[in-house]
Amino acid sequence: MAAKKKKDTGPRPFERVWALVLRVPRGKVVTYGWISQQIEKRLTPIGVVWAMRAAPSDALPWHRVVGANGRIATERELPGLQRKLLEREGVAFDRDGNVDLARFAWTGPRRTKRRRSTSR
DNA sequence: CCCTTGACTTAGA
DNA sequence: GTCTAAGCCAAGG
Repeated sequence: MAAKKKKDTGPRPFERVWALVLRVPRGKVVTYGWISQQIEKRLTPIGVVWAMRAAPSDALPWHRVVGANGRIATERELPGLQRKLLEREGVAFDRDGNVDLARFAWTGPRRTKRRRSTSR
C-alpha cells in the first residue's frame, strides 16, 4: 500500500503543545516559555497561547499551564479558577498569587529534578 | 490572500 | 519596581 497519501494529518503544533501539557504530572505546572522551548519548532510563547485557546479545556489540564514567574495567565478570562484548580492538586501560591515555580515547575518527563529533602 | 487577534516573553526607559 | 514596545507563530474572518 503504499501510502501515496501525502496530505496526511501531520502533527500540528497545537497537538504538540497539548501532548506536552497532558504529560504534566498532577501537582506540577509549566510555563508558556518552557513549553515553547520544548517544541522543536520553537513555537513562540504566543503560539503556545493560541494552542491553549484552541485546546479543549475540558480534556486538557490547561490549568497546569501558567505564565512566566508562575503567574496565572487565565486570570483575565477565568479569574480565580486556575488557582483553585491548582490548589486542589496541592500547588502552593505565593503572596502575590503566583505559583512557586521553584517547587512546582515541571522540568520534563525525564529530568527528575531532585529536590533535596533536607529541609522537609 | 491580507489583516487581526492572542491566556506570553524579554528588554529597555 | 512599573510601564511600554516589539517579537513571534498560527488560526480565523
